[in-house]
Amino acid sequence: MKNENGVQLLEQKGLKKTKIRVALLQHFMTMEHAQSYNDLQSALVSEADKSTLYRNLTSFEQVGIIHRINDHSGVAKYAFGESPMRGNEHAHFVCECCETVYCMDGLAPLQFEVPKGFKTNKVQTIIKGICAHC
Amino acid sequence: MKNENGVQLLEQKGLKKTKIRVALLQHFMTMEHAQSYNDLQSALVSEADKSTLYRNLTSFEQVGIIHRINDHSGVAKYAFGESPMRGNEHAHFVCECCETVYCMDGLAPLQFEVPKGFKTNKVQTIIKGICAHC
DNA sequence: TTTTAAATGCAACTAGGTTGCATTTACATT
DNA sequence: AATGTAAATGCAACCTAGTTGCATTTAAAA
Repeated sequence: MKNENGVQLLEQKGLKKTKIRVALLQHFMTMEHAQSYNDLQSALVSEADKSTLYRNLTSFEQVGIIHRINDHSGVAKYAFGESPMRGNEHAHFVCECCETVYCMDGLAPLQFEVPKGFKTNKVQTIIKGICAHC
Repeated sequence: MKNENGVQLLEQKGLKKTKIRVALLQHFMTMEHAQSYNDLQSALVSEADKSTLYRNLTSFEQVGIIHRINDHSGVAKYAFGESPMRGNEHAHFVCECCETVYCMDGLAPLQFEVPKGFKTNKVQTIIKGICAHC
């Protein structure tokens, strides 16, 4: 069965499996780039209300199904997969041409020496440039 | 004369020296942390209109008097000084307690290996944690 | 002093996202 | 299968940050 994985994931995370959630999750599982609200809304066959979609994105993020990315464009983007723990953060590459956002797993370590008295909890890096498709 | 530096800077950048600009610039020169629109509005003695203030921030940024910082809070912040060139970017430290944004000059180099086909133009890093005052 | 391009103030607008509340639905219980 | 109920949905109204069009004012060059 096609949705099997997605449905199982919802169950496992304690989320009710509604039509919208299954469609949304399935979409995330097949897309390899980060998705904005608009991307998602137009990808959903069964249109969801704006508030419903945003609330589901929040739920998915809370249980670690997706992580939210701020690419400095002013619109939040979301990608499949849990938000990484400190030390394992990945950078996000934003193409200045096609606007696509890529998760750059396994990149150089995100280590920074901060001045004494400062304590680092999380490092978020965004790299702007031109992607391989542009 | 007190404003001398600020006034000279405006002149040098080819910007007319209006009351608001002189006050704004002076404020930037004395603040060591990044300032949001609200910070600036309440700091200005001679209140400026919202659009005027935003337009001046844009002008200042364009000529390199200040640089804009996206700290992932949803509100832009601005700090004195030109936006650094590639290779000299500085990270921004955001205190999760007091929300203060610090420019971390002279921190570890911001180098990342990107996959082949990708070309890096700019690296923006934000470090979240607790600052020395909290 | 006059001229004029740039700066300002005002009001209206936009985009992205959130909230309150009535209705509907998933799904556990009987 | 019928029922109860908490959670999910849809709708409308709202919010915040920032932008825009346009009439008025002002810095500063002539």
